[in-house]
Amino acid sequence: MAAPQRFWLLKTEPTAYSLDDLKRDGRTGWGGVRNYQARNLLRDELKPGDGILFYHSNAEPPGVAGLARVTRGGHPDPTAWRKGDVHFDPASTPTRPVWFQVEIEFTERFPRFVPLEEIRACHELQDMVLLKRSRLSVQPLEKHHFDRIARMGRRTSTGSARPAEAR
DNA sequence: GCCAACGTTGGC
DNA sequence: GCCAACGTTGGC
Repeated sequence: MAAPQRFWLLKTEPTAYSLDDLKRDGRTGWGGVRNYQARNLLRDELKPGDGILFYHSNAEPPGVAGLARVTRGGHPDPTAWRKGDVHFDPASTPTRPVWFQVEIEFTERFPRFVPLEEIRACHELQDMVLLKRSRLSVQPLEKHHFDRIARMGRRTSTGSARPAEAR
């Protein structure tokens, strides 16, 4: 597969759906997002091959558990028209969908979970959306954010132990 | 179209 | 469980 073109952070509560669940499933539809800004990103911006930081929110501790990638771009979120589903929204229909999802697949589980605290402490990562508008559940990332956190998760560098002048 | 009230997110 | 941040709703 071609190298990822763009990079995203997707948030999930691991009690609802964790990276281990994605590893087990292989692929999943990333649906149930009910925020317009996040919806617009899912619908218009995420493309097959894009890289994903898989973030566990409301977890102890919160942080990035590993990587995934987009396998299918924006398409209607079927959970919106499933009656009884917690994400059911009568305003969305198959002919006029309101909510969108993408399909993602498991890439890797970091040997070392990267806690939010460590991201906060890293000078290179201060401009991440995560640290500025933390509530958005689909966030754009710079490539250097993605690469940096992947390195942290793979232990080749801890960030905080690296001399500041080396940056 | 303003903005107060309200609901949700999510770190702590 | 608390509560700050912030997105959404709805009266005007």
